[in-house]
Formats: sequence, C-alpha cells, structure tokens
Amino acid sequence: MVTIKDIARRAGVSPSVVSRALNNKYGVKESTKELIEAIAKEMNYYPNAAARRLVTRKSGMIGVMMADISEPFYAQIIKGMEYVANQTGYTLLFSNSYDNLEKTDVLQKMIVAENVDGLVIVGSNVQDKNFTWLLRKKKIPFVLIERNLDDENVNCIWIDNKKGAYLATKFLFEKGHREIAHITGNLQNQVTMERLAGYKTAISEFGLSDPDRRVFHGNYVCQDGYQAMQDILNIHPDCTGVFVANDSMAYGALQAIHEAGLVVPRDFAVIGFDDLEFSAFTNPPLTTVRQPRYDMGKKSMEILTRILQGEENNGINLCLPFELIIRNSA
Amino acid sequence: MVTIKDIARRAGVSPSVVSRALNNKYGVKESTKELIEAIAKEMNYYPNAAARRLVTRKSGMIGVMMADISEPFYAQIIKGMEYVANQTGYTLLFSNSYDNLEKTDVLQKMIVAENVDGLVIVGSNVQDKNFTWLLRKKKIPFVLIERNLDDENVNCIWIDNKKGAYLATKFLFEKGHREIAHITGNLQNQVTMERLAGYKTAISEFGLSDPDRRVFHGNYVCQDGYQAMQDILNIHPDCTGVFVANDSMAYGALQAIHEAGLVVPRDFAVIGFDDLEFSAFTNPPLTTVRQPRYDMGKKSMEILTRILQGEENNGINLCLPFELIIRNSA
DNA sequence: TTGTAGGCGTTATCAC
DNA sequence: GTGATAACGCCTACAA
Repeated sequence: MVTIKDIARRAGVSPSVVSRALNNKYGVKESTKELIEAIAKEMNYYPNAAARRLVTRKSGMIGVMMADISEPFYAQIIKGMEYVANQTGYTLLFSNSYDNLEKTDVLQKMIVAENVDGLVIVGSNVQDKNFTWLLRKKKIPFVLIERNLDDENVNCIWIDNKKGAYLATKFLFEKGHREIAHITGNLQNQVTMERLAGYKTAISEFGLSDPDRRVFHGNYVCQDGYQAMQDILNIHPDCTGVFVANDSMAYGALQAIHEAGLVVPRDFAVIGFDDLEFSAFTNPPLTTVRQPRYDMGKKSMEILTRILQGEENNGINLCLPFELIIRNSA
Repeated sequence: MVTIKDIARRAGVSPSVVSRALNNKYGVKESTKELIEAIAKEMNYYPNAAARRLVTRKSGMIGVMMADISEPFYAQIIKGMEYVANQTGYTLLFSNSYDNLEKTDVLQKMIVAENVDGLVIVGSNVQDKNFTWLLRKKKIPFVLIERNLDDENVNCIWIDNKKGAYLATKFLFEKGHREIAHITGNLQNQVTMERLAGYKTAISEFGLSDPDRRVFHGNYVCQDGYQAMQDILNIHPDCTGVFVANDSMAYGALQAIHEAGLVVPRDFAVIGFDDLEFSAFTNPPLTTVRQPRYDMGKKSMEILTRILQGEENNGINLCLPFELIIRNSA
C-alpha cells in the first residue's frame, strides 16, 4: 500500500507537506507541490479513506435509504443523485428499508458506524419523530423524497399527488367514463393516501356514485394490479375506467383486461402514475402521470451538497411539477 | 460519539476488554462480558467503521460494479447479493461503470481507497488483463457475473448463452417460422456475441438463408428494439419471427409490430432473453429465455464469502441453468 | 482474566 | 515553507 510516507520519502520532504500538497492547502511551494503530485501519480497513490475519515470525522458518503433499490421506480432517482454525487465527489451508500425503517438499525449503522455526512430518504412510511431526532441531534442534514412534512425544518421534495390523482381521474371523466375505479398502493404510505384523496375528490365533485365503492387495494406491484383488476371486472361490470396508483400495477391491470377479452381503451380505460420507462412500451402505451424522478434525485443531492458546503439548513420544501402523459390507454 | 473508552469507564474495565468482549473473543469473564454488552446497548454504541478498518485493514465491504445500476436487469442480481450480504454482515458498495471500466478509476478507488474486501463485476466488457492484475496483486477475491473467462483461476458465473439463443431460435423454427431475424445487443459484450453465435448456428443448421442477412443491432434498450424492428419490417417483409437479445429490446420490438398493424404471435413471433419481471405483463406476455438472476447474485456473494472466510480461491466456474419460458408472443 | 502500549494512515497544530 | 508531534477510535500483542 502506497502511503504519504512513501511519497514523502521519494520527494525528500515530510509527510505533512505531502498531505498539504495533495489536499491543495496553502503553504506549499509550487515546485514541491508539482513534484509531489507527479510522484503520487506515478506511484498510483490513493488516500486511505478509513484513515482520512477517522481524523477528519467526515466520511464523504451520503446514505440513501429506500424501500427496495430493485424497484424500477427508484432507477431514475438514483441516476439523478449519482449525477450530482459524481461531480461533488461524494460516495453513495445505499440501503433498503423494506418499508421497515423503524425496526431495522440500518439507519443507526449508517449514521453512527459509517458516519455518513448526509442522508436521503425516499418514500419512507415512518413517522418523522422516530428517526429525525437522531439526525437532528447529530446535526446530519437529510432530505426526504416523496414526503411532505408539516415540519418546516425538514427538507422535503415531493409532487402534488392529490392534484395529480385528481387530474387523472378527471381525464377519465372527460373521456366520458362515469364508473371509475381506483387501485391504491400500500395504505401506510403518504403518497398512497394523497392519491386516494385526489381520486375521491374528483369522484365527489363530478357527482359520481359513492367514492368508496370502487376502491381496491394493492401494494404497488404488477401482480396486485392484475388481481385487483380482476376483482373490479367481477364486482363492477359497469366500470369502464380505472385510475391505478402506479404504473407497475397498471401493467397488471392491462393484462387482466386483455385476458377478459376487452380492448383498451375502447372497452376499458386505464391511467397510471409515475411514467416508468417501460410505460411507453405497453400495449397500448400507457397514459399516466409523470413524476420528475431524475430531478427529484438530482435536487436532493444538490440541497444536501449545499448544506454540506456550509449553507444554512433551513428546511427546503420543494414541490416539483408533474405532467399528464397522454398515450393510448385512456 | 460513544467509544469503547466510554463503555470501559462505565464498566470499570480497560478499553481492550471492551473490544474483546464486543468482538466475542476468548478471554473475557462471562459476567463482565454481559455487563459490557448491556452497557454498550444502553449507550447505543456502534463501533466506528473507519477506525476499525484502519487497524484491521479490512473494510467489511464488497464492491459491486455493473454498467448501470438503474437497468432493471440488475435488480434481481442485487437482491440475491444483498440476501447473502445481510446475513454475513458485509456492506455492498455499488458503482456504475457505464461500460467504461477501463477509463474510469472507480475500480482503483474501490480497491485502494475504500479497501473493499472483495468484488463482484457484472457483465463488463473489459479485457480481463486490464483489471485483474491489480486484484490479483492485492489478493482481492472477485467474481465475474455474465462472463466466462478461459482463465481457470477466475471465478465466473454465467449461463450458456449460445445454447439459450440456439434454443430460442429453434423454438421459432419449430413453430413454423422460416425467415427469422435477430436483434443483437452491444457488440462489445461477450454475451452479445454468444447469443449471436447461437442464433447463427441455428439458422445454419436448419438450412435457412444466409445467417448474417437478418441481423440487426441495438444496445439493449427498448428504443433500440423498436428501431431495429421497424427496420426489419421494412427491409425484410417476408420475416415472421425475431429473436431479440434481451427483453427490454423485445418490448420495443413488440410495439413496432403493433404499430405496423400486425398481431403477435399470429403475424409475427417474438422471443426475448432474460425474463424480466415485466415480461409476464406485456401484451401478449413475452416468450423468453430466463436467466437465474437472483441466483447469480446470491452465488456470487456466497463464493466471495467463503473465500473471505479462508477457503481457497481456486477459481470456480459456475454455469447456471437457463430456462425457456413459453408465454404467448411466440 | 485483565491492562498497557503501540500502531493503523491521515490531518491539524504548532513550532521552526 | 517545512517538519515534528499528537490525535482520531480501534485492535492486538504482550505483560501482569
């Protein structure tokens, strides 16, 4: 292992000079600095992260918590975060909460053991007080994605899910549908409840029948959408449209409709939420509400970076715009 | 920050006893051990990872390199790796190579700066000598997924892509198709070439026309499959079936076929490769060659863990079984 | 069974 | 500008 001592020896200086030179600190003669840099490069030197962390008490790592990194929903968010992290030199440390943030101690490990400099938490369903106290106490900046907390001191990035759901439902109404069902996601999630509320508001506003009658539940995966759609078809044969709380479940719904021998959108209209990459390639291509996922990830890291660079952490509440993507499923 | 010194003080012992107790080493009285553990828990102690790494020269981290973590293809592989890592206590450190492993120094950083204990490299297209020398020199165990190197000392996990491609093409032939096209992936990848070889072997064997005539190229994303399929439809109106090198591109191909007013599989048959989660939900559901992705990830970590626990690193060459999943697109 | 001392590689604080 | 020296928190001989 090449250390600053080795470089110091070769350069004929002391280790501290090497450290200063390599960290671009003042007080190193330009010529010696150049020499040191040349030697470091030649010897293929990389500073030992553990040693540096130990003494600086900074890890250069940002923790990222989400339910399950393998959900396609997170892909673009991660890309957005990485884009910024690559520029600023931070390393991303991922951890799955499996919607179980409170019971696991992954958060503790990230904070206390790994000493992350900041944290991004995507779409958790935990109560804020249960996890923010430690972060606050240790003054670790964090930003929540897909949450909108009342607390003004917490950095939140979100979209207006209620409005998005409302507009999706309205879109079906305007297409002439009068019996519109809804497939929800996990009821523990804030976004689920907001989308449900948006759906109900629309149903009520348009004077359609009891808003609770046609609500079915899933947990955001294809199979659940398939199942729920079969139920809808069985229980409410008069239904002609469905607003599904995310695209994955919408895929399942599409399949159930096809299998029932119906044609989308002629016999049944489907509208999703998220606009995953694949949604442009379903048959028919899915009409859906697009979340700016890449931007969500990008902004989260930008906020964090700025705070880490000394800017005050005043709690930014960022509501990003969504977009109704009209394709052919509704 | 709670350190072993704090615990030592509270327990009335020296820090070294605390260290030994918490690491389950021999030579600590049962009663003091229990006391120490109780205090550690009460004080919410977590060992400082940086300090531990510095002295043990082990990071407890496994590096994972892949082209792009946001590709749905990797999701199950990651899940498989995490399953094992969670049990063994290793932390996974992800890094995207963007198919550019040689130019970037992410590998160096992982190895030299972060000091990863082991490495999993998924589907890289680099030449082995360019990156294995450092790993060998530093005696860092690594396993390659989606590669099958001649080198007997390298741990490889792969499937018989050539055979899979051959059987996929054969399946189309047996369904009566005689003009069968192929959409390849990135030609830099080993798997791409193997699948192409399998396709060509089949075409030749069945005495069909010049195997090169109906080969079109993409780069493993939906849009490329869409584009290539449009070309096929234009250039080879006599074609009635296509073997696509991965499912993502197959989704795009399906769409192009639909848009051309053709019905799958009646007018045109499509067979993919991978069996992504979504593939059961396309319209019609996609016939494809399933890779045991979860297993690939799981096995890779198991191999690594065993080596890290002292087992000899003799180069395991693991060829996992694939499976033809027959749905309705062919 | 427990304690002492030294060191892992780096940065920071002083002197020089 | 440069160079000793002392941390950072932990582990591990070796001594007691």
